[in-house]
Amino acid sequence: MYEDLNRERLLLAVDCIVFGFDGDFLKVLLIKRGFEPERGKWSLVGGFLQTDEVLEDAAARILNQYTGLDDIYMDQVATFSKIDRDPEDRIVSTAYYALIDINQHSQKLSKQFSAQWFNIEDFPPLIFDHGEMVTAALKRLRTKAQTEPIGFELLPEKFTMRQLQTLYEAIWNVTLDKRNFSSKIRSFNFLRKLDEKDKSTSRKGAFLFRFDADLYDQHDRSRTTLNL
Amino acid sequence: MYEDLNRERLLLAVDCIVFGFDGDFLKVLLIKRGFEPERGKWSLVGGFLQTDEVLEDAAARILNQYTGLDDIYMDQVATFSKIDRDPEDRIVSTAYYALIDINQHSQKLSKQFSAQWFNIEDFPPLIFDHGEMVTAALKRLRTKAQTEPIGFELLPEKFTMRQLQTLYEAIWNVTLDKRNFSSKIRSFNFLRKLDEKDKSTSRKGAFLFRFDADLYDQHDRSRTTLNL
DNA sequence: CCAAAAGTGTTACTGCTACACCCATGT
DNA sequence: ACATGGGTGTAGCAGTAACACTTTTGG
Repeated sequence: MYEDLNRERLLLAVDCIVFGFDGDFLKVLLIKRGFEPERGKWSLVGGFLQTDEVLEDAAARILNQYTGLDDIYMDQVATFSKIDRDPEDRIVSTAYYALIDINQHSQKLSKQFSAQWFNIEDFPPLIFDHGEMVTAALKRLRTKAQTEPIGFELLPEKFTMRQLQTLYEAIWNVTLDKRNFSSKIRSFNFLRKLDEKDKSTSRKGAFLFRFDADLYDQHDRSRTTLNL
Repeated sequence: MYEDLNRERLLLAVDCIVFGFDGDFLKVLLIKRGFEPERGKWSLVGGFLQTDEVLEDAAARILNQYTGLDDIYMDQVATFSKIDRDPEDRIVSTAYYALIDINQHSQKLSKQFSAQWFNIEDFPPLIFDHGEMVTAALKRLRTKAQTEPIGFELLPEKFTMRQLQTLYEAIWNVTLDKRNFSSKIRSFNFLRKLDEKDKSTSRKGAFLFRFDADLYDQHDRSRTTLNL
């Protein structure tokens, strides 16, 4: 290797694209920055990688700071390095997305950080390159949801077939046929149908399901795409 | 945001997984390290991000240093941050993979850096977390090759149907039926069949094809997977 | 004339898409 | 009794997988 004389020590940030689902729309959590630079503008939640941390831990720590949640599904998206992405310093940032059950997100924390949920198709201009990060994260989520059962991370533990369908419709911005959706999903054999019904949306009530990781592990993984 | 008191300036490295195809196998380029730490062990080619560079430029610069090639397809894989991944310093590294035509790779440079091509299914132990990087890069290549016509980056400009098939067989470690492969590929309408034949592998000679980016751009992208 | 690779088409099957009616229940 | 959402099956279609023989030509 040649000597890298210009090698530079820099700050490595972690920014989190927090996705949630409110029953109708796929949402992203943004905060109104309470500090400079760009105070008062919308931004992703983020922070800096610390000495004793790996990126995944930093992402989890930051997510916890802003949502109070632990043990959340997160996935690395990419690392962004434009020279002037932060005007004050050379900061490279690794983006992670998180999938949370929007109802577990503490209202209190939301107030504390002036956080708000925005529809993924319609969020305000963001500072720096955070808009690109959201776009990249969404793309990754869409792809990932095609091969792995991660949709459940966005729902309560128990959910109806209808909720699940609406979720996937929101993720891919499509409309699906409920008969095809339901038979396809059931053919994967990773849902356990419960005896309970959710009566909040109809008089008849809809059966609740639960994602069952054991069933998923047994299940033959030869069909690689969910192609709902 | 809380004050990040432990925020740390660190070195950001870039490591490149250079893929090549020798006509039979998918290969990865490794160098025998000529410097400490871990002198004499096998390693990916890498370097440090410099002050005036974005990651993509650093990756291209490093690739050029070791192969002499310019204007090469590269794609970010992920950023690796284990605390002691480099025993001497806290170094975080972003991995990129590159797809090159193995025959354009200068033998001279190969000698200079004690570089060698290894079959992707059978490469030696690597320093640090470079083995994980190769695994992650291969996984990404396999996925990407399913939705984008990147295989051509690994072949000479003109290639036979047979070469293309062998390439995809090597990427996915499968065997394909040549009739199905050829009709599927031709149905995508992004190959231009030339009048020339390659007579090096048979008396009859095999027609040469060329990937045509214009045809690809016109072509309806509704079929998102190549599913060869 | 023979060996070796190139080139090509058909059939069965599987999975996807499209589509409509009855059910259960609270008011 | 009716309005509302829940739940289910089938038939046509499209794309995939499996499969074998003829062509070309250098030696």
